[in-house]
Order: sequence, then structure tokens, then C-alpha cells
Amino acid sequence: MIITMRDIAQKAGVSTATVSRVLNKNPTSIPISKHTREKVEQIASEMGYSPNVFAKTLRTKKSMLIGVVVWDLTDLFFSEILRGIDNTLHLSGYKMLLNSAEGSSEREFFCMEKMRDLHVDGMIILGGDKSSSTQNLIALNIDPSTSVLVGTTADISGKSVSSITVDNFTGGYIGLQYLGSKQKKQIYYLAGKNKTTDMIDRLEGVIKAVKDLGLEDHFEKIDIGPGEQAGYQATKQLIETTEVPAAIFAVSDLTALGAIRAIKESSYTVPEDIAVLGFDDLALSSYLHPSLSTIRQPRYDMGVMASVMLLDAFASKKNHTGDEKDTNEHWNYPTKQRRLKPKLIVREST
Amino acid sequence: MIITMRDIAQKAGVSTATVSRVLNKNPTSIPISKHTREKVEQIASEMGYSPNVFAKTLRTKKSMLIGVVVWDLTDLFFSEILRGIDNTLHLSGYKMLLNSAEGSSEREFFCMEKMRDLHVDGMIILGGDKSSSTQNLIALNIDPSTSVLVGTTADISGKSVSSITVDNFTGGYIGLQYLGSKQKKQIYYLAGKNKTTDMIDRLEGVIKAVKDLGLEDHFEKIDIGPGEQAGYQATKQLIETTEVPAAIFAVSDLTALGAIRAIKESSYTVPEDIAVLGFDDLALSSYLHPSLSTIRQPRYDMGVMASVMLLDAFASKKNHTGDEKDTNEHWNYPTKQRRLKPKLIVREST
DNA sequence: TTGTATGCGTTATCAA
DNA sequence: TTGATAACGCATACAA
Repeated sequence: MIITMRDIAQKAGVSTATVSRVLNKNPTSIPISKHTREKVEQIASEMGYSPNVFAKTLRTKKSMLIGVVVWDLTDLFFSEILRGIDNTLHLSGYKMLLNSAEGSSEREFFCMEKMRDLHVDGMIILGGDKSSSTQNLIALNIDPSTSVLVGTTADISGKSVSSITVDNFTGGYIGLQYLGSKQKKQIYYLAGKNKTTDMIDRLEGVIKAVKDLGLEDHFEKIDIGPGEQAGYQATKQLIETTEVPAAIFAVSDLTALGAIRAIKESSYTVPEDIAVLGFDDLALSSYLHPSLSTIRQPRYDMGVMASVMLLDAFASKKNHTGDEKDTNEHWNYPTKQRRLKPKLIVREST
Repeated sequence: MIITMRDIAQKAGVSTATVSRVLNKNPTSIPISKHTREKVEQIASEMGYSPNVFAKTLRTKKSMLIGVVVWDLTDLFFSEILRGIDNTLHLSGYKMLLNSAEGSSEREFFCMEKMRDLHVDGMIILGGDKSSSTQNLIALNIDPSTSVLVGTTADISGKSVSSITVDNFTGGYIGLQYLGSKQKKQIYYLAGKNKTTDMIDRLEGVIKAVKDLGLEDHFEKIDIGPGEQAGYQATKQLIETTEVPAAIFAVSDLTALGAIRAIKESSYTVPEDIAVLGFDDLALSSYLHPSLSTIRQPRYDMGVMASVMLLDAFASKKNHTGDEKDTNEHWNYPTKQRRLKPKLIVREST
């Protein structure tokens, strides 16, 4: 048996309107007698009432649901961000609706469509392909003013969507600088070949550092796919041609893991012959032997900030009357692009 | 502007009932003229109609939402299971509502409550604490006939809730058997001290193997918390007292990682001095050097099966008229307990 | 084959 | 301070 407001109203001898008012704690500060309030609250909890979210949403147009589309759920990089999101939303009464795009743009489209149809109040997109996420946003006619991108940036109609990114330029720069400043040796950058702005910026930082340090003749970029395997394969090939000492700057910790595995299988050692620097600072990076030097991304904080940004957007939307012309060509909403600083973590692998 | 059925009906010159019938593809096999059908479909897609899930749910009492509560989202063990769930539900039009209990029973309660209030059609609980999950289920009065437990089992009022587990007894047994049958050496079992049935069964399998092999004098159980750190600490202490060759059977791959790290820091080697066997077969276990021997749990399949089980429960529920007495003390629904076989994976660490 | 009318549980407007 | 009542968008029993 499911308890509705009507049940409570009947038992309390009041109207459903009164029940609604009591249970919603003065929505428009309409006064209610203490007596009635207490009676209704009493009965509601006795009967184990829980509000029907669907009726409520139908009426109010607010679902209290936040859609989170993560590019790849099994990617360790995202889990910590998700924790940040979940915890933050949890605090403010929003529920997280999570789906994974499983590394496919089509699937991402599908997820976003589902979210939209569920009338989520806002959406957080974690690290999808830059162009696909943007296109999906447009194609699905999703309100960009209540969307936040994490790990990538995008413009729609010349206006930037809100986003949280790490300053990847700096990350790339300090990583290469660290590797290049110790001694003259060949440096290989195992670059990710996907097109998130993260990856692009990171590469630019690397290139800039190469130039600043005058290392053009000692630097080589190798494009590889994501994951440990790709790092392993690339490094295996590399080892046959390279001279030691050398250094590898991997686009991710996972890639670095693969590199280390390949090196260990050869006659070389880490870090004496070949130093390896990762990017991300996954939890497991400190568990390894040798433990992995890396560029840390503040992942939990990224999740928190993305959520806060969304919550802010809701708040600032409330203040608008909404009667400005809705041309759908030119929104007028405040967006923010937060860019967090990465940090060099030196461990045993360099 | 949000498009409703009324908009379509108006434009097509038909009633909303007709629109509803067309858009729901013959729910009760009421015939509709080809002409009307095509016109409505045409207009609906032109106007970019998407149904209002909340109105629909309010009417039909089916949310098409599945609540998934995972004990700890950052635990690598779960991510693969989640993939299985997500992919399966995705196929059948259900949406996954995911929340993490962050390793706390109170938080798990909260998540389950939210799910219930959202009127999810079913719930999947991933690897919570045995007793807490069960208690929460009861306390929240959640229908156990549409709930599936993964990684643990539970009884409510003497009836087993549906569950997917790995045969942990066998897992523990074959693991210890493998370690103990090669040579006489001291074997340490780093046991998890939480109370999931998984852990309990696993320990029993281990103990049984110890007895069968007559290894009572060469076996020791050490209770530790979860995670890499715990494995590291325990092993570090162990090393001071143990004689080589020895073997460590870790309750999880992560624990095994910690053990290996501790051993590497000592003067001993893996596997020559101390062999290490894990449990789970996380993706990263094969990335390590030495790569980790382990007991594989078919995680993706577990997710798939949990989903299928739930879908089956929905189907079998439909066939009931629902007019059997609803005493809430004695349900009559079919439940299943699937128990999957784990598998020994031998790599370099043993 | 199609339309009318009702209700799902809630909130909000208007009266009282 | 409280109560009727309409409306949110949809599905369905019943009528036509």
C-alpha cells in the first residue's frame, strides 16, 4: 500500500493542500498553525509517507535529477571525479543519474538523449570526445546553461559552455621540463591521439617546454591509443631503437604502466636507463614498484566543482524572470571555465 | 518549448488518445488506420516530440528506472560489474540510477531510500555489508521480489533474496590448494575482516583445503582491512618473522598488490622467496611486473546476470494477477541464487 | 477505427 | 489560517 497525501489528509481531517504545505516547509511562507503542522507531520511519519517524485516533478517541472554521462566508467580516472560529484549533489538533495558512454560517441548521444527525456535538471559530461559532446549537446537541443563539461571545453554559437579542466598546458610543460632539465637525453612523449582539448593543450605545453629548453633534437612524439596495452606496445618498439639513458613522458598513468612493463621485460631498468613519468596520479600509481612519478590532477575537486557550478547555475537561473526573448540563437547566461592546476609528484620511476 | 501529445493531436486533427495509441505501438492491439498512424508519426518526429517520463510513470506506475547501489564506486572490482548491468539494462530500455554508498551502511540506507522514493522498478545492490543491506531492505520496506544482491546473499523472513555470487568457497579452496600442493611452505591467508558472505565462504574454502592437504601446521590466517595499504602493512610485519619460501594468499588483488610492494622493498623476491596469489583478477593485475596470479571472478557476467534476473522478475510478476493476499509477511515470488564459478589464473607471481 | 472523460499524486491559485 | 479545485502530460475504460 502506497501512502499519498490524500491518505494523510483524511486521517488528519484536513485538506491535501494543507498537507502539501506542511510537508514542504513553508514554500511561500504561508503561515500554518502549529497544531495542524504537528498533527500532519505526526501522521505522515506514522504512516511512512514518502512523496511521489513523479507527480511532484510533473507539477513543478523540477526533477531534482542530475544526468552524468561518463565517457568510460571503467576508466580509473573518472571514478574519483564521480565521487566528488555524488557527494556534492547528495548534500543538496539532488540525485545523480549515471550512464557510461562506453567510449563511443553514438552511445554518448544515446545516453544524453535518455537524460534529456528524463528531464534532468542539469547535465555533467565527463571527458567525452570534444567535438562529439558538443555536437550531441546541440543536436539534442540540450540547454547549455545547465550543462557542465569536465575534462574538455566547448563553444556553442560562439559562447563557451561551463567547464572544469585541468591546466593541461602547464601539466605538459612542467612534466617535460622536469624530465628535460636533469640531463641531455632522448625524451619520448607518448601522446594520446584522441581530440579532447585536454590532450591538445597538454601537447602544446610539452612542445613549448621542448622549445624553451632547446631540446628539439632530443624530443620525439609518438601517437598511440589509450590504455596500458598501447603504452606497452609502443615502448616495446621504442626500446629496440633507443639509446639509454632516455625518458618517457606518458599521456596517462595507465600508458606509463604499459611502458614500465615493456621496459622491465627488456634488459633496461627504471629509472636508471629509462625514466618514466605518468599523468593523472591514479591511486594505484603509488602502489607500484617502482612507484610512478606523475602529474597529479585534482580529480575529486573537479567533481565537486562541476557540481557546484551546476548548482550555481540553477540559482542564477531562478533570478531571471525567464521572459527575455527565447530566440534559441543567443542565450544570455553566465558560464564559467575553471581551470585547475596540476602538480608534479616525484616518486621512484624518474 | 516542450512538445506534448496535445500539440501533436491538434496539428494532426486527432485526439490525444489516438496519438497515445500510435506512439505506444499498439499497447492493447487496438487497430489504427494506416493513414492516421503515419500522419501522427510524421508530425511527432517533425516536432521533435519526446514523451514526458514523469507523466507516463505517474499514470502507469512503471518508472523504467533501476536503482543500483554500489558499496564503493572507486573499488575497481565493481566497475566491470556495472558495465554488465548498464549494457544489459540499456538494451531493454531501462535506465540505471547509480549511487555509491561510499563504504558506509548509513549512506547505503540513504541511497536505497532515495531509490525507493524515486519508485525504481527494481534494485541491484552491489557488495554491501551483508547484514546492513538486508536490514536496509527490510527497514525501507523495499520489495525483495524486485531486488537483486550481487556479491552477497540474504534471507528475509526465511526466504532468500535473489542474488548473484561467485562460488567463493571453491575460489578459496582452489587458491589454497594451488599454493599448498607445490611444496611444503608456510602459507598466509590475508583475510578481509568484513562480513560479506563472500568473505566468509572464501575463508571456509581455504580452511577446508588446509585440512584436506594436512597443512594445519603451515597455515596462518591474518585479518586485515581492505585495500592496498592494509596488505602492505600486514606483509611488512610478516616479513620480519617468516621463513622463506613462503606463500601469501590475499583476499583481493589490491591486497596482493600491497603484499608485493612490501616484499619488493625487502630483500626477498616474488615469486622465488614468497609467492603471492590474489583474488578478483582486476584488469591491472596483468599489467604488473611480476604479473599477478589470481582467482578470477567473472565480473562482467555477474552484472549481466543480475540485470537479467531482475528483468525476469518483472516478467514473472506480470503474470500474477496480484490479488493474492498481500500480508507482507509471506511473499510468494520466485527467487534465484546464481553462483558462478571462479577460475585460477596463473601468472608470474606464483 | 476514433473520441471523451477520468484519474495518477502533487502543487498553486483563488476564495473563504 | 485553511479548503476547493484546476492543471501538469499521459494512458485507458468506455462510448460512439
